Amino acid sequence: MNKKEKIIHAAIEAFRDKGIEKTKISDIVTLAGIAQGTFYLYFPSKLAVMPAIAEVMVEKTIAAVKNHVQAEESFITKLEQMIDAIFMVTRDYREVLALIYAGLASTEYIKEWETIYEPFCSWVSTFLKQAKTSGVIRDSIDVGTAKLVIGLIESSAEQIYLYDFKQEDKALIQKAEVLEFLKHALGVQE
Amino acid sequence: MNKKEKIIHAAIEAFRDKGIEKTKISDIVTLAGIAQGTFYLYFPSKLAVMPAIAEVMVEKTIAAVKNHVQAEESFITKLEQMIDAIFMVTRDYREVLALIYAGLASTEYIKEWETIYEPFCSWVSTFLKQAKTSGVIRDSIDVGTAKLVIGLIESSAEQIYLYDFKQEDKALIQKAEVLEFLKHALGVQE
Amino acid sequence: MNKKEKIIHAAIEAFRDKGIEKTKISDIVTLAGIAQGTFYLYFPSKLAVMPAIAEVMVEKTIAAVKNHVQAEESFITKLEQMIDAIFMVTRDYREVLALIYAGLASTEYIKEWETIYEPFCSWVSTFLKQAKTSGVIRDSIDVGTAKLVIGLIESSAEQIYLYDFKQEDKALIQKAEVLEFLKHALGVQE
Amino acid sequence: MNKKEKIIHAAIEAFRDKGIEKTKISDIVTLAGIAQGTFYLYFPSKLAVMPAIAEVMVEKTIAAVKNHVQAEESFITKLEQMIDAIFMVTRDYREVLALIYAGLASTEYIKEWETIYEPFCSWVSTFLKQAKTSGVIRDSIDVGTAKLVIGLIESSAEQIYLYDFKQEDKALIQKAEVLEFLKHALGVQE
DNA sequence: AATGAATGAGATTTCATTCAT
DNA sequence: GATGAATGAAATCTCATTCAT
Repeated sequence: MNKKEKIIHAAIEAFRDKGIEKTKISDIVTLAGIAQGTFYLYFPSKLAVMPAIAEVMVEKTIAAVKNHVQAEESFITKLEQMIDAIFMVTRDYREVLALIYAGLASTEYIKEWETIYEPFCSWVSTFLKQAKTSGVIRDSIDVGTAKLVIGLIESSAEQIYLYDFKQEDKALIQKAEVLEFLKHALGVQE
Repeated sequence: MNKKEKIIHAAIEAFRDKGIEKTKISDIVTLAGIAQGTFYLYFPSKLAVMPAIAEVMVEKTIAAVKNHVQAEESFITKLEQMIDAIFMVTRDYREVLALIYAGLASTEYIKEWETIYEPFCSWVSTFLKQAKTSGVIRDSIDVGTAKLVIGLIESSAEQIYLYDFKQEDKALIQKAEVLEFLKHALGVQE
Repeated sequence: MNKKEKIIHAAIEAFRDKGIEKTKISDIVTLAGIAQGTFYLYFPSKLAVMPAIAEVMVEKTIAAVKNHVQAEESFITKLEQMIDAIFMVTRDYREVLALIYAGLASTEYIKEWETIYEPFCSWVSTFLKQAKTSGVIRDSIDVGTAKLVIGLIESSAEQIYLYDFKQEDKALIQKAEVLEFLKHALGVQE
Repeated sequence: MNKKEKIIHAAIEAFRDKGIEKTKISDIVTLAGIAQGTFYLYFPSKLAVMPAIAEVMVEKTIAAVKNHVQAEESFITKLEQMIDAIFMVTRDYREVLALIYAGLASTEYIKEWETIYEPFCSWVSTFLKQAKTSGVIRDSIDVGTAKLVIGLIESSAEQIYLYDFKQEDKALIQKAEVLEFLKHALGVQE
């Protein structure tokens, strides 16, 4: 792993542990096992690492979803698996996700967000399109729906895990609700 | 306006302008027109202002929704009006909303969030319950659905306004999509 | 003495001791007996103290000259006394003078220099004008001559003291030469 | 041009642009088009380049003077030509000249200055000696006078160009004054 | 001889917090 | 209660210097 990647991963770890505010550059470089000055060869400031972190997080999300969703299953099962995957990532990286969100929002890096998120939207979009073609979901589904579905699942996961990530019982109920909600929203034919 | 309120509103303005991270106590007191030391008579730290800000924002949201949603209209129209109201608040305070989210997330104040948000969830919950009673929406709707609806609308609004708050044309399309999505999700009988 | 003056005098002392390059803000604040942060309440950087130092140095020069030149003496003696005074200040503050010169030259503060130096030029100008009126020096002397005289004396003093400030014997010769040179240049009638 | 010369010229350029204080080794090597480490093969530090720069500047001055002063002209014309030449060099390199002065002054390299400057003093000295022999200037002129003449002309040129190097009109007046001043100082017989 | 990424000591700078007024 | 100059601990950031290639 090169130094830049080391910094990004160390920053993720540090931010998860103590939050952006309390993370010092020195925490990051210590975790990365590099010298203080080396940080500045790759990033001009702590916040400048954010877009790179966001990218990694989206990659993690896509990987989790791809990993969980099994091609041979029914649409409804795959939907459930996707929900599971997103809840899992949200649980494991809730601080980082919240921080990316605010970290990007408060900087000039925000424009990069759409680009970074695109691969995930694209994947979900294709997933829905296939279901539409198969007649499993309503025909009026269109491109923008993918983003709504992602937003819905992520925000519901955040509602659970933001408060206390030990609430797996509540998570189960919430996941069931989201699934039910989505079934209707997408007009799933069982 | 008393000094405490001045501080809260100055903090909102400062956080909107430069983000939590870059806002100094001195920025807040300058905007509030009070002395540096006076801040500490009301709040122990910068982040301690967050719950108060959150409260103000939830109040603003409830006010906007109540103001837009007209009792005499059909459910579908009222849903549309609610979407409009939430999009409007998100557009006007997108940074603050993101910051509350992350600002609370990164502190011990997070537990207060559920309490603060409760009045809004409650309002939407009642709104849905009435529709359910009237048979306008599907019967399987339950308490948790209110939060999903709120999360869906807010996240879709953020998707638009986080990037560029001038995109009113895109916002129109997104609002229509959310409405359509919700119609199905809630099983609206027209 | 207020804090700003303390900083200026501490900076002069520090610059004399170790030169600009090697003087740290911490050296200045230690000498001034104030806190590190207090420095920044008065000056944005080390170099920003320069114009204030220059002002003090010009004041010192004027004071030295006024102090040495005795009204009742002949013009030639007064000229000699002025040369003595300038040589003395140059000897005692050679590093500071050199540093002001370069310090101002390398910054945006240079425009202030003419203003700062004005009082001294003015004094010498009056001194020469009186001599001209009394017919002690040639009639073709004009306003600009004052600056030439100052430049001549200062540069000759610097030639001596810049190299090694222990060379008082060489200084004596140099002073005699300057006086002789000036006698002719000004067309002194003895 | 070999690497050492590249460094010297790059240093001159960098010092002119940003002053000694703010010039980093990295600025110099970038301008010189060489690697960071290469610098240290030729000079142990930033200030160690100073004597070499001084040498180059004195060479430039001598070259300018020799180039301008025409052997066949009268002494007074040659004096005028010398003033012109020195003003020109001062105008073009005012920052560097100031910096050499302070740069050398603040280091152990100062002792080299007299050696470096010697060729120029020597030239002016010879120039005056010839005039003395020809009886064009007063007989009491001696060796030290050369330095006074140089100092006078240089300081008067700096007075003009240090403030604003566009003031060619003021420079004309100043040059005329210096010439007049020197005529008397040297006791020129026309 | 030449390179330039990496270093880390040490500088600058910040800013939450205090406290005498 | 209100003030704001002063503080100084603790952060950020710089950059001369090294050294493996």
